[in-house]
Formats: sequence, structure tokens, C-alpha cells
Amino acid sequence: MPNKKSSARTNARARRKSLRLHGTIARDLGVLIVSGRYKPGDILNGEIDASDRLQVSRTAYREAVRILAAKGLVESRPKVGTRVSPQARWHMLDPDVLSWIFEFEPDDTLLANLFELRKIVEPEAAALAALRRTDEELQAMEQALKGMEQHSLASEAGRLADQDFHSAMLRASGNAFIVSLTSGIGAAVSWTTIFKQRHNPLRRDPLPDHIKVYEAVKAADPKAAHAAMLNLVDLAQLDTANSRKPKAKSATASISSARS
Amino acid sequence: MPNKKSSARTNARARRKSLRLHGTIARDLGVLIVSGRYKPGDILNGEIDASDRLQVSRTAYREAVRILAAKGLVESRPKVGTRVSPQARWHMLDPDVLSWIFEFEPDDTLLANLFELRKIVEPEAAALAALRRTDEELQAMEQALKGMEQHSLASEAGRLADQDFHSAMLRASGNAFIVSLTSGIGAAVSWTTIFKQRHNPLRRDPLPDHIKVYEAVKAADPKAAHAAMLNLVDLAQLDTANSRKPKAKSATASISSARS
DNA sequence: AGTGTAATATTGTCTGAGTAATCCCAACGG
DNA sequence: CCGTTGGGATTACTCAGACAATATTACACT
Repeated sequence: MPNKKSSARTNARARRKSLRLHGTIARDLGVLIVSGRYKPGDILNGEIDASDRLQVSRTAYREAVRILAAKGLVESRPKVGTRVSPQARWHMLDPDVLSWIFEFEPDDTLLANLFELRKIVEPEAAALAALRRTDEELQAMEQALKGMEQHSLASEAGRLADQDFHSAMLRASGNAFIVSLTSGIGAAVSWTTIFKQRHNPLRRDPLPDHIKVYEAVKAADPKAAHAAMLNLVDLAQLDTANSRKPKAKSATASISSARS
Repeated sequence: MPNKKSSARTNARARRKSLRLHGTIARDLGVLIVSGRYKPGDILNGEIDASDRLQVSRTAYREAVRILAAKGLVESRPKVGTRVSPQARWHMLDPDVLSWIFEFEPDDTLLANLFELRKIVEPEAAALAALRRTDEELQAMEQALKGMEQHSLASEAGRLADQDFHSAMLRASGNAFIVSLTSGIGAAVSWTTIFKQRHNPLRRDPLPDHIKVYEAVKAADPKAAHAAMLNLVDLAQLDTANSRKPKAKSATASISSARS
């Protein structure tokens, strides 16, 4: 009977905030893919099969697949099915994909790659922000700093404020493409902070680093902003690496890529 | 009768390679959004209304909207409708979004922003590639260079080879996140090349610049690779700017952002 | 005036049927 | 012997119509 099914499904769905059914399916499948449970080249079950197994309609399943396809994770064609795309086609910087990656267990190599990209982009963005920031954006950064001052990074509010700071800074760069990296970088900032707190609560106060960036941007000093931001990301990476040290393995792996 | 409708639709769809119906709808709507015909905050017509107007089923229209939502262009909620998201949430580096941007008329400012990001990322990627490239990746770059030698950039094959070169270089960086920028950068490379050719056919041979990058990567010289790639992108930007010069306006606009 | 509650509009989900695209292979012709 | 072309089967794709969930809005009640 649909009654029991319906209520059970509703409950299971409620754990995530306001994702619809197709959203949760997309997330579940997405996690299975980025975590390696489904490998590139694998073919997912047919629509009728899969939707039966998940106890949902084909409509919902198809919309989920459409989402995954839009993010480059899968590709579906008649007669052949829906196949997982090679990792090179994945939109790794898509906020959802990134959150799915962090949902399971972030690979050490992948984490290093992410910090590598942040160290490339964010300092340059800070330098641009120093040249182009408006008063409004400057205020937003200041506001975010106040939030970080009030709430610890262990709290949700604190992480939100941290994200806001980076978000405002990227926005101040005045480059639409850099701005579009905001949500991705924000997710990364948030998750890595959680990792840090998990094993190594609050060892170093990150506020001074952030203030230095803000001061440099306010002073319209691109070089100082670049240096301060690079330093900030560097320290964040160090903290993250330290909190994950227990499983220290061979150092050679840290440079090779994540490909199979 | 469905007969006439069906054939007409099939023909109209055939101009794009293998996009399904929902894909073409997503593209059409996407172009309308990124081109500014629909502005952030606007609410799209209801599903029944829109699907009626487009002569397609609600299913197809809904899947199209799901695609757009997955790319951050829209957000839909019951009782309120599907509303265009603020530009800051758009996934500007998504290959599809980027191609939709170029499909209409690329904004001068946006073009400048894109080259700005390329000048930040690609040189660093080249430096990383110089440190990490494998023989296989080196061969791929060489292969691409051969392709560029044989076919002019005015031809499809030439542009493909150009894309392959950048693609192989980014892949050689060994950073999964940088790799994921490949398709976006590839689209940008291709479109800007077309713009160049349109007004200013084949003024400068880009091959030597590419060879310099290749040589530096092959020699495992990160600094040289960085410099060579920066030079390459810089010259590409100059060429593009020159071919669009006729409408030269005030220089101050080149720094301000694209926001409304 | 504030608060809870019901009406309502819109997206969300389901079902079941039929269509169209693609791969595989076999038959054919070079 | 190899390449090409046609049929057949499988799968995603599209359609139509109904019902459910949800969030906004308005209204009644305290």
C-alpha cells in the first residue's frame, strides 16, 4: 500500500533540508560515483530497474540522472544506458559535486589538489580585490570578520562567517568567473575547517590572518593582499594536514594525481 | 496531429548534434538567461504554460529546468515558481554555460575576465605540468602540436588540435580540479579563436608560442613553462582585443565588473 | 495587533503507454 | 577477405493526465 511507503520515504528524505526526491537521489548516486563505488565506464542499471529498486517513479529517477549529467558525472544514450563519465569530465568545482566528495571521505591527494588550486587563485583574487573593491564589498568583509570574532569556528555560525569573508573577497575581485568559484571554495573552506576541528580543536586563531588580508585590501595594496592571502591558505592547509597526520603514509603519493 | 509537429521538431533539433529535446530546451532557456533576456529575480512561466507554449510535454520542460538548476542558473520552489538566480550563483565555468554565453554576444568585460582567469590559472598549471608530466601526456601535447601544424586555426580540426594542446597540458598538471577546467577553457579557446579569425584572419602564427610551452614542459622547467604560457595567453588576448577594436569605448570600463 | 489556520497556486511525483535513437550482427557486395 | 549496408532488439526519450506535497497568502480568531 502506498501509505507506508510514502511515510517512510518522507521520513528518510527529511534528514536533508529541502532537497526534493530527485535531489536526494541525485545526491545519493553522486556520492556513489565520486566515492568510487561506481567507476568511470560503469553502466548504471536501466531506468525501470533502478527506479524499481529505489522505490521511486521513473520520472524522479530520470530527473536525478539529468542533474548528474548536467554536472558531467554521467552520460546517457539510448540502447547503451547511462554510463559514468571519466573523471576528467566531472565538474569538480561544482558546489554539489564538491560537497558530495567531502560527504564520504576526502582523498588526501584530492585535498592537496584543492589547496593547490586555492593557493593559485585566491591570492590573485585578493590582489585584484585590493585594486577594485567597492566600499560596499569592504563593509561585507568587515562584517564577516566581526562574525568570526563573535562565533568560534567550531560553530556553524563561525564557519558561515568564514565563508562570508572569502565570498566577499572573491566578489570584490570584480571577476565574474572568480566569483563563480565562491560556492565551491566556500564548501571546501567549511569542510576542511570541520576536519581540523574534529581532531585538533582550535589550536591556532585564524582571525589575525584574515585581518591582514582585509587590511591589505582596504589599503589597496595588491602585493600585500596577495602575500597575506597566500599565507592564510598555506596555514589552513598546514592545520588540515596536521589534523589528518595519524595515517601518515608514504610521502611520494602526495604528488601523484588521483587518477586510477 | 502529431505527425507534422514531430517532423518539424526533429528538423529544428537536428541543427545541434545529439541534444535531446530537453537538452535543446535547456540550451534555449540558458541562452535567454545568460544573454540577459531573463534577468535575475525574474520568474519563468509556470510549467504547464511554458510547456504548452513550447509545444512539448511537461516532462521535457521539467528536465530542462532541472539541468538549468544544476548549473545554478535557476531555482524553483512550489507555489512561487522557477526564478532566475543572481549571477553570482551561476556556474560560469560550466562548459555549457560558457558556450551559451559565447553563443549570443560575448560581453567585452566578460571576455576580459575570462582571459584574466586564464592568465592566473594556466601559467601555474604549466609550471605544475613541467614538474609532473608523464611521457604519455608529453606525447599527447606533441600530437596536438602536429595537428596544429597541419591544419589552420581557421578550420575545425585546427581549433580541435589547439584545444587538445591545452587539454593535455592541463591534464599533465596532475591536479584534478585544474583538469576540470579543461572543457570550459577549451570552449573559450575555441570561441575566441573564431572571433579572431572572423575579423582578422591569421595575422600571427600561434604555433611558436605553443612550442615554447611544450619545450619548457618537456625540459621540466617550471619557471620557463610559466613564462611561456603567460606569454601565450597574453598574445591570444591581444589578438582577440584587436579583432574587436572597432567599437573601442572608454578604457575605464575594462576594469569594472559585469554586474548590473 | 499578533497568531494560528485554511484556501490556493505551483512545483513535485506517479503511472503507463508509445516513440525514437543507437548498437549489434548478419547478409551482402566489393 | 574486408568493408558496407540493412534489420532487429534494447534502451533512453517523450508524452498525457492525475494526484500529492509545499509554501505563500489571506483570513479568522484570540
